[in-house]
Amino acid sequence: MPFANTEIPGRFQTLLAERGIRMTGQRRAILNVIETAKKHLDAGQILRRARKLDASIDRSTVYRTLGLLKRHGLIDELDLMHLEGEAHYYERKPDRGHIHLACLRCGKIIEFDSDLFESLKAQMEKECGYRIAVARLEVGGYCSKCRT
Amino acid sequence: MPFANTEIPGRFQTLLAERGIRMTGQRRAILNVIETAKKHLDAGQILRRARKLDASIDRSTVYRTLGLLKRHGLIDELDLMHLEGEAHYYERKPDRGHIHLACLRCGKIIEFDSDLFESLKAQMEKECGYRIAVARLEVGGYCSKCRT
DNA sequence: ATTCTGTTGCAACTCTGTTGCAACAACCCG
DNA sequence: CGGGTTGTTGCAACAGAGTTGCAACAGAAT
Ligand SMILES: [Mn+2]
Ligand SMILES: [Mn+2]
Ligand SMILES: [Zn+2]
Ligand SMILES: [Zn+2]
Repeated sequence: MPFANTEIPGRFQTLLAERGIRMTGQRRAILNVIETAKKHLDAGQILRRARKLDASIDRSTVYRTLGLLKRHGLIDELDLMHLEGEAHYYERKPDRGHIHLACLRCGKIIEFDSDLFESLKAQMEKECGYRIAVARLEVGGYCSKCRT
Repeated sequence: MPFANTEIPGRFQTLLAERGIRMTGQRRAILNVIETAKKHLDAGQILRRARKLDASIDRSTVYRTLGLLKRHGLIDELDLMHLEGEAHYYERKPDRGHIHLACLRCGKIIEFDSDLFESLKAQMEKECGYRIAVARLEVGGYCSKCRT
């Protein structure tokens, strides 16, 4: 997310419409916040940003919409090692899964792509007989600047 | 954990003593619960079991002890896809990291070891310049019995 | 035994997320 | 375009997980 400006804005709306999901002003606001985010946001941050577009939006609507997007596989939910508090973070589900590394000292998050990760997912499906819906690899460590 | 009976009981106590950590009755009870657990436990379950050994233990002591063990790298914290509620789960940190697959329908958790996973961690350390302290790979999907 | 210091129980609290319900607004159909 | 159906919303109350300040307490070392 701190990357990928390759997203068509309104993508979520299209995908949800295709599946016959009713579109509302509140949902448009929330989708827009998530689609245009340049970093990982938690539910509280999404709420605050969405309220700038539609001041009446309630917390419960944000959670319900996040639930909807999760069920439809359009977003991923992350812990990011719960570096501050217990909130979960959200991001558009990328075409290709990526890994999150969090620095336990400075909090920097970096994202990482790897063919090895793709192979590993394939191996799990094959050897465990699971059909994978979501795979989260999150790493805590110390970035080059923070190593003691 | 649903496996690994290869642990020396009292291992945690030794490791903490070596690091000059004060040992108390409450801690002994909690460590004992975690060391002998045959499945992943959340803080509430750990509390209930620990109270059978020392009835006066408080919730906050469990959380403080879990924090201690996490800081010392003796346990891992897991989401297990938050299949029921928002609690986190705990297990002894194994010598070799393993992957958790959760079935989104029946809740079955399976654990999986892979050389690919070890290589991937090595690759991340090398390419990202992070020193990895903890790596969590958690997968949600559908087990062979639950596939539609 | 005494002292020092880290630990505990308690109670109150914060924060994240959920739910029942009545009012409301999309969307479909004619 | 209305008008009805049904999914969605705000609200307010709730539930659950985890945290904190503090006074009493208990390890460990002398
Ligand atoms: Mn979590
Ligand atoms: Mn495990
Ligand atoms: Zn750092
Ligand atoms: Zn299953």
